Amino acid sequence: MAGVDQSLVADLPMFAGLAPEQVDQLLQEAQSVRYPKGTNVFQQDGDAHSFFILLHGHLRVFKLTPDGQQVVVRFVSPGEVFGVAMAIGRTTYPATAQAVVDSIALVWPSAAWPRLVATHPGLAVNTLQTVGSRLQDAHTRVVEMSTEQVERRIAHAVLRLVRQSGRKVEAGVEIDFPITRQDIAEMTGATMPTVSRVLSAWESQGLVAGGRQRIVIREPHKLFLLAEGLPD
Amino acid sequence: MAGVDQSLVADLPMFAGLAPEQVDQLLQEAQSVRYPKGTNVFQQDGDAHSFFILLHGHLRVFKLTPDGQQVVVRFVSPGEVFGVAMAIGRTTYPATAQAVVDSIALVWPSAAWPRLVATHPGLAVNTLQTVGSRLQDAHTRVVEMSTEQVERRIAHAVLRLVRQSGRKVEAGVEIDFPITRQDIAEMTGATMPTVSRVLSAWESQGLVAGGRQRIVIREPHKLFLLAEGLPD
DNA sequence: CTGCCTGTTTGCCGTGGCGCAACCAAGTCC
DNA sequence: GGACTTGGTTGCGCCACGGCAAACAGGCAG
Repeated sequence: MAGVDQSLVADLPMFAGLAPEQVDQLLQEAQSVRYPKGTNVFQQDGDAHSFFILLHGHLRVFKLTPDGQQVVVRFVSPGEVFGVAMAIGRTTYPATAQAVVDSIALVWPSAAWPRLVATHPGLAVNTLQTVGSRLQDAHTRVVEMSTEQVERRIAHAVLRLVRQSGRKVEAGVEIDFPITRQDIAEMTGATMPTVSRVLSAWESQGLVAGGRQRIVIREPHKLFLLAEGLPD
Repeated sequence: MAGVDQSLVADLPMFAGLAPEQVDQLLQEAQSVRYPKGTNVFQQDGDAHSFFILLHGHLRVFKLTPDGQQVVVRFVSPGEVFGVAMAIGRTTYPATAQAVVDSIALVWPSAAWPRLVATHPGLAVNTLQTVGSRLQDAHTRVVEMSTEQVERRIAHAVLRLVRQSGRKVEAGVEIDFPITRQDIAEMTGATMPTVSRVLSAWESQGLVAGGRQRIVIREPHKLFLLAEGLPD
């Protein structure tokens, strides 16, 4: 509907190898939608009606267990594709995506997916790479949860957040969206009090600086060594 | 090289939606290779020279951590695609695949992948589904490791093995390849002694029956209830 | 300015499951 | 058929974490 500016998205990995006209074609079928902070873009087990590219903001994707516990699957940053349930053969979303700040996304109807990939085979190839790298991440996480204890898991989680959404500030690198200790707990399979204790310990060593829904990493390299289990 | 019989593989999900001639074409580029029990089909961090479809046997895919611990990623059953590192944009294998029994696989050179998907776009779509369902599995595993304690995790792991490779026998369902308690431990993030204790307890309740490298599930439904954390 | 709400800190206690280790059993190799 | 190897069992002590709960602090609304 709305004419979306090519220049915003042409360079995204999703469109790698496609001609500008092809990208235009695809964009013409998309809508740009606003999601205010706190709202859900889609819901676990809900009909997988659409797939998305995040233009602006940040999303928290989580799974809810039968007994009501949440597990954070990942955070979505601008430029990333998400909600590709249909492409991987599902009819419902496997998780919930929630805006942690006001966000904007491009939205395509899932129904269009088969036609789009038929017309632009590169889409399937690019999506395969995306899903593949998420598979890697998930496996990395499984390995970490199997072999590392809490402190190192938390260190790895924080470093991953830095890599993905780190913003340089005077004091170091800051994670550039609001994130709670509870979130970190749900990413690492720890409990909130435990995360709080670990971060407090790091803070007193000058490794990080805290704040309400804020984490600033002052010594990324030291944190890295800690994550790898190396001395000092 | 060797003419592989269509009928063996034509119905695999990997080839869904392809015409028989196309499948023939693909098969002509593949070689059929034997992997004796205990040998590695490919090795973690090794050059991703090939991708595969397992025709016969069973593989154990695992990751090795820097400090030498193994984590089992999955077991491969006949008919499954594996080693698709190249397709997901890697140049090396992220894990090691090892034959747990004498096995046979179809082997394609990775270098052929780009050409094959260009000629048969359905391949990318089908692979996307495969990788997608593995991503789901991995996420399920993360959720389990985050929220469940060992006994339930082991129950889930065993049930997954049953679903994937269960063979009906008089006493119940048997996992139809040799699997050790150590393997189960490496699938669930537990230690071998703990797995042994849990299985012994189940055995004394008549839930399962053991044996060297053997597990027979006598009461799948009761095990399921246990896995879900339901009483009795 | 004053509550209220949400997120954070901290303390204390209980325990699940790990580490270690000794012992045992079933194949298998010569 | 005996020795060796590989996998399984079981006991014991310990400690990292979770559970719970109370107290605390930013930040927003009225």
